[in-house]
Amino acid sequence: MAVTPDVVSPPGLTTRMSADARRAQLIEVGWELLQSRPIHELPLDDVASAAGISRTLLFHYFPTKADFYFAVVSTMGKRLLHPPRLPEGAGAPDRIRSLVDGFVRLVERNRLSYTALVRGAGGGDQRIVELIADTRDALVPRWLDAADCPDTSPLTRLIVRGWLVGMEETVLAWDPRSVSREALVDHLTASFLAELALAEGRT
Amino acid sequence: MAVTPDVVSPPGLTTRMSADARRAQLIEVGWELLQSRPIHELPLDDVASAAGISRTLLFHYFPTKADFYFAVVSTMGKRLLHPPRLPEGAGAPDRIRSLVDGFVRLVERNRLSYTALVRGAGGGDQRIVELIADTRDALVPRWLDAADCPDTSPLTRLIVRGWLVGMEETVLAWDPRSVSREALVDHLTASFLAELALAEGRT
DNA sequence: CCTGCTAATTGAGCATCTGTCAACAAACGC
DNA sequence: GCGTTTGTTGACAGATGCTCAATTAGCAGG
Repeated sequence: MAVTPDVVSPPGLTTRMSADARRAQLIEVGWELLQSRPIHELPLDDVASAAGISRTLLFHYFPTKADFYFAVVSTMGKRLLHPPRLPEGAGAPDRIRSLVDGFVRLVERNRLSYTALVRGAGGGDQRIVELIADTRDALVPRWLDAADCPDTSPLTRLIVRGWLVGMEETVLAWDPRSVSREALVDHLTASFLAELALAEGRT
Repeated sequence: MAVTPDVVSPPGLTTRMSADARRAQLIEVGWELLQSRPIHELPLDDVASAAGISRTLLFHYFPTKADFYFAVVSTMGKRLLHPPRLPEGAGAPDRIRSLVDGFVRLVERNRLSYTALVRGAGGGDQRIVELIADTRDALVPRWLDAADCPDTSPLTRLIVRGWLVGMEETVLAWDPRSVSREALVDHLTASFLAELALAEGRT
């Protein structure tokens, strides 16, 4: 009969939140769910019901699903990859070793989150692919600084970029039962220094 | 009126093909379309109409969209990455250099296809992620053989795996205007040999 | 305390896309 | 020719991204 929707939602169950708090909550809930399944297997209905709201409200805060996904990945990426501070006093090898060690520990503690962020990331989404590329680009000068090589050739920067991706793969594929963490960190440190010397010497 | 669907398809326009030919054609068409857009932006309607058939027929050959996607990626992956044959007579450095050079040329000629296959690949699809992982695993012993290192430690295999992924990233990010191909190939070759020596020496 | 405005929230509906089902028709054997 | 096999199809059902008008909770001012 009624063309107008007759709302029957129990009055006490709807909890009203501020816009910022709601946004933060939704990102949190999305992040929670995204660790166990990739984005294209996560209907927004699930996000909404997990957050205790209607799907429409989700669209109120994030105009499209891609926007929501980007917000989640971007936020959590910043939270996970907060810039590591370099140990000042030590020599270049120690600083590199510290960076390697930090990354290995990061992956050890947040393996699931990290893979969800980097591996499942994108799913073809252009913005997220760019986000990851930018993040990697920003990492290169940081490592070069740590190695006392502020000015470098394009080849060196290219090689370091590839090396970083290789390291990521190595650490993610690493099985602590067959290789100790110390051996891994030692080798990666030596590898980076050797790679850098090779690239710079060739310039 | 008629509950039974009254077919009005023009009799002459439906071209009937053998099952194998149809499968091959569909994979070909899908591959064509997948180079310009990721899988989740490609409706099966488009594939069907591009192939000149109804969407239903596509489901007859591939029970689900994921199956179709896997078939495309798997087929084209085999076609693109047909195992490179090693030059027999030369020494280890020459063989490695040949492998590196082959990969660089492969990417130069098929950059778009390669990125579509490896980068867009997955999109979260479990089977495709595993397919790529398996392909990389299979590559490691091939490169180790070329370097005359058939028996190696777990650390070495792990490092080589990471190095291969790093090389892929390097070549994909490579800009020929700032780094010549010869310099790239030279460096990657030297890098692999240095990395291998480092890993083996440490064992 | 009430009134009215702002903004958070929602149900209903639309469009698109995946996957199903029964029916039709083109080739092939007898 | 006739029946069987199977390539092929239109129509329908279910799920999901997204839109819109309506409803209501909170808050400021009288």
